[in-house]
Amino acid sequence: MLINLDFESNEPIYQQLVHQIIEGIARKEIAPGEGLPSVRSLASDIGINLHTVNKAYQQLKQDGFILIHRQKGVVVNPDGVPKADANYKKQLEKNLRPLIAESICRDVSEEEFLRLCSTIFETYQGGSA
Amino acid sequence: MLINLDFESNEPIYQQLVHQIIEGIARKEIAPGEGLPSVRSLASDIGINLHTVNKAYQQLKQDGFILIHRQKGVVVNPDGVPKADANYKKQLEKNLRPLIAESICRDVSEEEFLRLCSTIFETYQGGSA
Amino acid sequence: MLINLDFESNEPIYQQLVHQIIEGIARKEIAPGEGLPSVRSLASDIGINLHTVNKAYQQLKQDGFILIHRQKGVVVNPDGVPKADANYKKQLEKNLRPLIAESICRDVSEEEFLRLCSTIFETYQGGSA
Amino acid sequence: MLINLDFESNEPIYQQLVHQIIEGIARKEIAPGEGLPSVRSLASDIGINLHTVNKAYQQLKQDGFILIHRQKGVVVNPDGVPKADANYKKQLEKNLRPLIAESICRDVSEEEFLRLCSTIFETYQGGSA
DNA sequence: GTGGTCTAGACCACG
DNA sequence: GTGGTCTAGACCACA
Repeated sequence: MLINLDFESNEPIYQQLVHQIIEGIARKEIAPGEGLPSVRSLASDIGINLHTVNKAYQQLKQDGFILIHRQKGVVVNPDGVPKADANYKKQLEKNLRPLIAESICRDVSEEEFLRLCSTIFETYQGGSA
Repeated sequence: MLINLDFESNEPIYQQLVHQIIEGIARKEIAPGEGLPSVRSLASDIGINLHTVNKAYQQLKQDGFILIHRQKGVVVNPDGVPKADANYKKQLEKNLRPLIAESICRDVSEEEFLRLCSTIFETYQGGSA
Repeated sequence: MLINLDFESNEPIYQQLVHQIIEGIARKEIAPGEGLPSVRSLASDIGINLHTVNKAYQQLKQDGFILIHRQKGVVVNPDGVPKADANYKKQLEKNLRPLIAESICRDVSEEEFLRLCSTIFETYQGGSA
Repeated sequence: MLINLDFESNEPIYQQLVHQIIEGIARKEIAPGEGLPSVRSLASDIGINLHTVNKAYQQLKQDGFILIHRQKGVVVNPDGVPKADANYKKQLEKNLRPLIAESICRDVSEEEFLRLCSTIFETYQGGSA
């Protein structure tokens, strides 16, 4: 799995890492139960600080995406990721809302917006087909 | 128009302000050409520093949402906001992608996701109907 | 002579006025000795504040472009504008320098820059031919 | 690279800073990809507030002159500055026009004006020759 | 009264 | 250590 970081982005590196790993899971490039590189090796592979990788892993663990075993190392949660709960959906709406508001102001139609979402969905589901 | 800030959020206050004003424009609560409160009055209304309001206004100006008119003060761009260009859509996709990836991991179906988007769209377009 | 102000510009209105009048003189639309509208009438014509017009006139007087007679009103300096002195040229260079520096950074060649200047010169000298 | 500010000038300090840095880039004293001092160190070197430096940096970033790299700090845009587009040229003409108009009024000939521009150009291109 | 600029000092997230 | 954010208070130019 390829990690692609933008060091000039406003998005913190550890956040980009989190997103990239989640995308890898969504794209089924990394299956539940499968192992991830150790903090140390991943950090040196990408050329970033240990702390940064660690922070990403901690957040992924926090959100139930991965488990961190002292011995087995880092693995994708074999039970799968916790399903979306009300809380998650509330958060999702909160994130979506400003994107949609600005899109409306910029004359992006609802159809076009939904079409864009579908296109992105395909990017991931194509991998599972 | 009501401004509702969350001082506990990680999202910077000025960003929240930007979003809220954009939402106000999307909801057509503030019409093009209409005036916005002065930096000082808005700041004291919300109970934040005028520099924070100013930063929000500067960003909105930068993005073409508002103009700073020497006589009328701060006004919503009467020509409307610049339409979505390729750049904006690229940015939009970049913002949408991690939300969709995580939703997939959490077993949110595409239909459900699109339905949520539609619901949010209605929040705004209901105002114009 | 037409005055064309941009109320959304960063350039103060009185400065814009000063520039427009100087351009009028350069374009020979207003000849030396000729009269300019009174502060009051110009202000109401353009729809701006008296003080603003006054400030512009004061600066033009200061720079030797116009004379303000108590009775004859405002007239373009019949002796012509003071020639460029060393001081003016120093100032001119100081204003030109950042424009040229940025142009170089943006890959505007010297020829292109000079050509642009010539084109602008023609705008004025065409009027005298 | 030397920074030379005039605290008596009407030109805001942060603007002067922006210009000086652009001149430094034009003079090739700072090469693309090369680092600039941190906000704090530059501020204390010059003896101004760090916010003032920051404002200058933000504007340079906005205009594509510099990047804020999460690891390398502030660097001159390695891809070079965006070329002059129609918009920039329009702006340039708008800035040049009043300078030329006043020069005409003050009897500066076109040749002399162009010669001055050339002289300034040499100031920068001499560095690359 | 407005926005624009500058200063000063503080806290935080990031790497 | 960095930049990002927020506050507070000041002065000035503009209209």
